[in-house]
Parts: sequence; C-alpha cells; structure tokens
Amino acid sequence: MDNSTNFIAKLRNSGLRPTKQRLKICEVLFSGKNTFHFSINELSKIIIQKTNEKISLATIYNTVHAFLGKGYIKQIAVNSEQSYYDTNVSEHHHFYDEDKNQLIDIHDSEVEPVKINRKIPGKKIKSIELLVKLQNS
Amino acid sequence: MDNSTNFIAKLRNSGLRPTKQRLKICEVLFSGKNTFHFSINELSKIIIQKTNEKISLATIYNTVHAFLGKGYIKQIAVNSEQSYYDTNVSEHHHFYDEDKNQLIDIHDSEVEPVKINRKIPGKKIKSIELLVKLQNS
DNA sequence: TTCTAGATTATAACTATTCTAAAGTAATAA
DNA sequence: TTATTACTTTAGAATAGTTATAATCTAGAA
Ligand SMILES: [Mn+2]
Ligand SMILES: [Mn+2]
Ligand SMILES: [Zn+2]
Ligand SMILES: [Zn+2]
Repeated sequence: MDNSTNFIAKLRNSGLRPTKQRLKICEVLFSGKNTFHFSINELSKIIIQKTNEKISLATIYNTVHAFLGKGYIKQIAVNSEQSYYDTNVSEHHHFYDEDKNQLIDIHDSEVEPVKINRKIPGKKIKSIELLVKLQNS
Repeated sequence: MDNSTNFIAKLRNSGLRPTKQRLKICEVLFSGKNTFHFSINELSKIIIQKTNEKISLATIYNTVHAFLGKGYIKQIAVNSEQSYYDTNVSEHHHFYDEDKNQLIDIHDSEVEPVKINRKIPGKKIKSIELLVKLQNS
C-alpha cells in the first residue's frame, strides 16, 4: 500500500473525505520515516514550509481531532499553555526539555518497567506514562 | 508556630505583604490536614464557599504564581485546557480520572521505583513523574 | 497620623481553541 | 458528463483561561 492509498484509508476511516488539504496534512504527519511531536501552530508552519501553501487553522484542528479520535495520533500533556501531539501512538514515556520546549521519546528498553501496586475501585488503568523533566546541567 | 504566623512567613518569603485576601488564600491552601489538587477556578469557588467572600481572579493568580515560584505549591500537567495545582509539593505520581477530571496522589510505596537508563547530553533530570490515566471498568 | 510602596479589583488584552456561516468541492446519480 | 447534494474550507467571530492595566485602596514605616 503506497502512501497516498494509506492516507486516503486513514481519512476515510476517520469519516473524512480525502481532500487536497487533508492529504497534505497526512503527508506531513505520516510520510516521514520518524515519528515526531508537534503543536498545532508548529504543524501549520511545517505545512507552509513543506508545501508552500497555507491550510486554515480550522481545517488543521478538525483533521487533528478526527485523527486523535481514531488513534492515528495522540495527545501529550506537558503544560497547560497549548496541546502537544505525537505521531508515535504507542504507549511510551517522554523527556521534556523545558528550555527548548521539546519532547523526546524514551524507549521502553531505557526504563525499568513501571509497576503500580494500587487499585482504584471501579476504575481500570488506561495508560501509564512518565514525564521526565530536564534542565540544563 | 501557629497557622497565622506560618501564613505570614510564607507570604513574606514570597515577597508579598500579608493582606486579608492573601491570608484567606493561605487558609484554604494550607490549613487543611490533607493536601489537595485544584484549578484556579476551583480555588476561587472554594474561597467563596469557605469565607463567603469573593477574591478577584487577578489576586488569586498573582498569589498562586508567587507560591509556585517559591515551591509552596506545584503545577501538574494533565491537559491543556487549564492549569492544575497541588499543595503536595513533594515529587510524586498521580492517577488521573478523566471522567471526573480528578487527580489522585500515588504514594511512593505504591510504585516500584522508576529507573531511567538514558542520559541526554548537557541535561540533567529535574523530576520524574508518572501520570496514570484511569477509565471506568 | 501621614506617607508611600505595594495590593486589590474590574475590566481590557491576549492567545489557544472552537464555532459560524458563506463559498467551494468531492462523491454520486442521472 | 452534468447536476445534485452533502461535506469541506476558510476567514473571522466567539469563547475561555490567563495576564496586563490603571484607578483605587491599604499595610507598614516614619
Ligand atoms: Mn510552552
Ligand atoms: Mn486557553
Ligand atoms: Zn512521543
Ligand atoms: Zn498530587
């Protein structure tokens, strides 16, 4: 399955028509060989830079939300100023460099498995994620 | 040292005069026997409910920021919609109940110690905190 | 008591996000 | 094809959490 087919599948599966704008968003999000972290504003700038065209924020927000709902991207809580997203949708941990405002994936092999010895009645664990804040040393 | 003396000390140490409003904020934040988590809006409502008087949001924000800067309270990243704060300033982990929008402290004895086997050049670790998201089971 | 630096407050400004509604486009049926 | 329709894009308005402003007030020192 080539990229374009894959993008169309992702969009259709998210209940969205494969429009020019949405395919560009897919291109930026899913065609690199590495996953990455982004804010909506950063994504908007990357799109302009890569395709020399601007996509309205409304469309970017809409598409990102649809992909979030389907699990094609995930949201990372780092601060309350703006939302950060991740094209790596596996459950994983992060370093957060507060100076550069940058997230870095931590591979599972780099952390001893986290074990929680407590249950909350009526609740089950949905995800377990570390945020390791960094400062200049 | 009684509460009032303690509050005045905290305020002075934060570079703030002990005014009526700020002492009320201290009362709510620091006189209970348990620590707790709050958003600014929740704090504002608790103050109204406990003291039957309203303190302007500007004053609440200012005071909370000053206390943050001195480490008398800390900020917890759970989502990007609003800031959450914690009167438990020790480094500790949290459950986050997304349905109730509620944070619950996890005691260190309830988690195996987290061990990170990776260094980022020029950076040192400032804090290591887990966010364990819960869903209804 | 007087004086003044600092505090309180209502409200304006700011910014990330969501909403709106007019104009445009993709899908499909004829 | 072409026509029809439902969906999409977009600029800009609205919203909400937060921060800034500036007029009024007050704690603390003299
Ligand atoms: Mn930031
Ligand atoms: Mn906001
Ligand atoms: Zn990641
Ligand atoms: Zn806590």
